[in-house]
Amino acid sequence: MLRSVKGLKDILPQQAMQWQHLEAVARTMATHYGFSEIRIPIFEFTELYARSIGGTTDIVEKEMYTFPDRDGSSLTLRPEGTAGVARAVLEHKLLDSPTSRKLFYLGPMFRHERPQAGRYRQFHQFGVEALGTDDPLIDVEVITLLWEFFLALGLKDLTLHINSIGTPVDRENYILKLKEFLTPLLPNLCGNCQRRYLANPLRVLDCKVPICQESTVGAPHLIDDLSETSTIHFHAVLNGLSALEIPYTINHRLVRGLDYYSRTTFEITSPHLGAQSTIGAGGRYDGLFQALQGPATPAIGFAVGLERVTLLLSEDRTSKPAPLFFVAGFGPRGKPRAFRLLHELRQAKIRADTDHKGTSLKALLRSADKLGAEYSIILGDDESDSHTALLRNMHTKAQEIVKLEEITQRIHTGL
RNA sequence: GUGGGUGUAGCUCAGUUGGUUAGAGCGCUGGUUUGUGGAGCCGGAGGUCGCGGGUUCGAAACCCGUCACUCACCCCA
Repeated sequence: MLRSVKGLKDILPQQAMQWQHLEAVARTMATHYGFSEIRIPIFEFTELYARSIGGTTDIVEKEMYTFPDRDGSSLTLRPEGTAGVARAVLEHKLLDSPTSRKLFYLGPMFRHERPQAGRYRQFHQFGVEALGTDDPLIDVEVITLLWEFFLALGLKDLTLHINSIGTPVDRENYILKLKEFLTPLLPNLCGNCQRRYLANPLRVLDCKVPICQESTVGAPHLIDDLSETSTIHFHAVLNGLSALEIPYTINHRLVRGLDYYSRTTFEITSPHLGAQSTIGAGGRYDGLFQALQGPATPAIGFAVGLERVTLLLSEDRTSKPAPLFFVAGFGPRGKPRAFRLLHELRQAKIRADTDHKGTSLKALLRSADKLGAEYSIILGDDESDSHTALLRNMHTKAQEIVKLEEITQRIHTGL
C-alpha cells in the first residue's frame, strides 16, 4: 500500500476541527495586537536561507529540502518563516508602509529531521515579525502576544524563559571569556561540546549532558558582558514584562540556534510534552536585513510549533460546527420533495444533510443518529401531499408538524 | 546521522512451554414484520500474523536480515 512520506502527517477530519480553532485564535490574537497577515511562497531560492539562517547551522547544513529547478537554479522548501518574510518585505518595500511593519504568517515548514514526538518533517508554524524598531516595548508586545496566545488556548504550566545574547560585538568579548573558563574543563566535557568549543562555544551552555551542565554552572554569564545599551535594553524588556505581570525566568543558558538572532531571546516551554518541550520561541534579529543586503532594520519575532500545541490542546476547546438537520425523505413523492427541501435549507445557510442510501424511515433515522444530527426533518408521501414535514428533535424525540414554506423561518427563529 | 522499543482485523489488544480451521472488545454491516434512531438480541463481512530468509514433522511465537512506526540523542518550533 502507498504510504505518506516519512515524518509527514495527515490531518484527519476530527483533528481538522482543532486546527481550525488554533488558526482562528492565532489570526484573531495577532490581528488584535496590530499584526497583518502575510502569505509567502512555500519555497525560495536556496541562497535566501543560506544567507539568513547561517551557513553552519544544522538546518542549512543537513535539514533542508533542496532541489534543482528545471533551469538549474537551486530551490529550497522553507524551513522557517522569517527569512521569507524578510525577503518579501525588502522586495515590496514594505518598510516604507506604516501598516506593514507588524506581520504574521501561518503555514507549513519543512525540515529533514528524524521524526519524534512533536517533531515532523512537515510541520506548521504561526509566527509574527515586528520590524523597524528596537524599542524594548515592542519586545514586550511580541512576547506578551505569544504568552497570551497560549493562555487563550487554555494551555497550562507554561514557563517563559528569557535571555539576552547581546550584539555580535558583545559576544566576541564574551566568547573569549567563556573559552578561557572552559579550557581547563575541556577534558570533562562530552565529545559534542569539545567540538562546540571550537565551532560555537555558546552552544556548550545549552548542552543537555549532565556532566556538561554541572561543569558550566560557574560559567560567566553573557548578560554580565553586554554593552551598556544592550544591558539597558534587556532590563527595559524585563521591566515591561513585570509591569504587565507576565511571569518570566531569566535563563542564562538560553541560546538561539539560528545565526540571525541578537539581544532579546525567549522561549516558552511546557512540561507535558516529551523532549521537544519548546512550543514557541523567538528573539530579536537586528542584523538580518543587512545580511540580505537591505537597510539596517531592527526586528523581533517569534514562531510557534503548532503540532506541539495541538498535543497540549484539550478537546473541549475545539470549535463546534452548527447544528445538523438531517432530511429524511422517503416514498415516491416524499423523497423528491425532500431533496428540494435539502437544497432550500442549505441556501438558507442551515447545515443540512441526508443519506441517499436510506430507503426506509428506520434506516434514515439511524443514519441521522450516526451523523450526529440534532434534528431530523421527516418528509414522506403523506407530508408531501399536505405540504408539511415533521421536525423531530433527536435528543428529546419531540416532533412537530411544520408547513414546508415556513420551515427555514421556523429554524431561524429558534427551536 | 546514532541508540532503544514495538509491528496480529478499520481501532485497542489477547494468543499459554512452538501444535492443527488465529481470537475478543469497539467499530462497520444486515435483520429484529413492513412510517420512527440510540439499547438489547440474532447474523455477516473483514487478517499475505510488516516483509524476506532460516531452524523444525510443524512458526504469529525461536534465529538472522530488512522495512515501517515510535521514543530518545542530536537539533529545534
